Amino acid sequence: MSGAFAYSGSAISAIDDKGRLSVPAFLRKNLVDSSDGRTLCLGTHEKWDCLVGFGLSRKADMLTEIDKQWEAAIARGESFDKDAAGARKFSSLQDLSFDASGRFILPPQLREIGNLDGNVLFHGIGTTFCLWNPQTLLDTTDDVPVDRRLVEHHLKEAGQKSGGKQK
Amino acid sequence: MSGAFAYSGSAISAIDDKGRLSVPAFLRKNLVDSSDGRTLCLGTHEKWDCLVGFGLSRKADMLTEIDKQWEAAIARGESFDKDAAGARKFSSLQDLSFDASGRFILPPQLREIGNLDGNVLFHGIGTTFCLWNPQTLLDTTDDVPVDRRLVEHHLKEAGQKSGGKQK
DNA sequence: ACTATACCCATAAAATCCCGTAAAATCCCC
DNA sequence: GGGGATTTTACGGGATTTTATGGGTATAGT
Repeated sequence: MSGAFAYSGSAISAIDDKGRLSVPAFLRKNLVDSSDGRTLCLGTHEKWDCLVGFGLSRKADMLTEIDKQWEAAIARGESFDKDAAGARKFSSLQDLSFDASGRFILPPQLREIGNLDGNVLFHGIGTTFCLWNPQTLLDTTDDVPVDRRLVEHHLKEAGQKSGGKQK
Repeated sequence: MSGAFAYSGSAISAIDDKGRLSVPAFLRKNLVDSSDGRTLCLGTHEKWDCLVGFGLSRKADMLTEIDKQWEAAIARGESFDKDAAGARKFSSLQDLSFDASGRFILPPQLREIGNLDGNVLFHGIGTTFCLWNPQTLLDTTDDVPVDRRLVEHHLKEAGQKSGGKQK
């Protein structure tokens, strides 16, 4: 059972001038265990306006899930489009490696799609974690079950640190 | 289950004047592991208007998949034409070798069928990856579940690099 | 000889690694 | 439980390595 990893908690991290971002320490431990090494898989979220991250092993899990669906379908004589399922899951996913201090470079495409700029809010949601622009998360009309008070708290704290110097 | 190889992520690569194309680095690693050497299997996609690529070892997996379909059909008392399935999967496949810097020559017939011209969008969908003409992908009415925002971003980036010099 | 292909080198840009520092968290001893 | 010492963390800034891509040269097939 690879997936005994539960991501939880939240924190804010800042993108530096080189486009680097460091994974908060409390997520890092799980991440290292679930990849073998320091790899972070990052992609766009299917529904929400944010990015999703997790360790390598989850990718393997996703492959076997698709395989099981396919086998179940053909056993029933139905058809199952593996490529469509794979495209949905894998096409936006990038394997990024982070250094010993937990930093990785955020690819510009993902940065743009995730609306990330300056401060990034990481927050664990179980098997994965999300990367939000804190303001986007506060403003979203989607049903994202998150305690806004927490987000506001993080935002206030980060604000006074960098003086709102959203580069 | 050989497939510990999950292709994911997307990138654009340009066909040069000699018809060469380089496999993006993040796909190359898997490719080298799954072939033993620098071999790329490339063919046309069964349903979509693009090409598919993968490493050598996937060919064996495809055989066993056909076998499974056959068994499932028999179990339901239906017939299954293995030769037709094989033809569909294998007849367009070519084994190409790429050099140390990841470049291979795109055979003209595949180039034509894939509508490839100038910039090629690679994108991993799990067990395989696809090669699209980015514009074709954006315009397609087929249900290809990819994040269009990513495609648009890549296209924009490639456009300003080569100045739209679609040779 | 002409063409197509494989192989080699060059270069600019990008990613990766490594080191230093300062703030924050943790520990520890009284 | 307070206060200083040690460790961890966040982040800036280079230096090295990898990658993408242009272009040249040799080799083989017709």
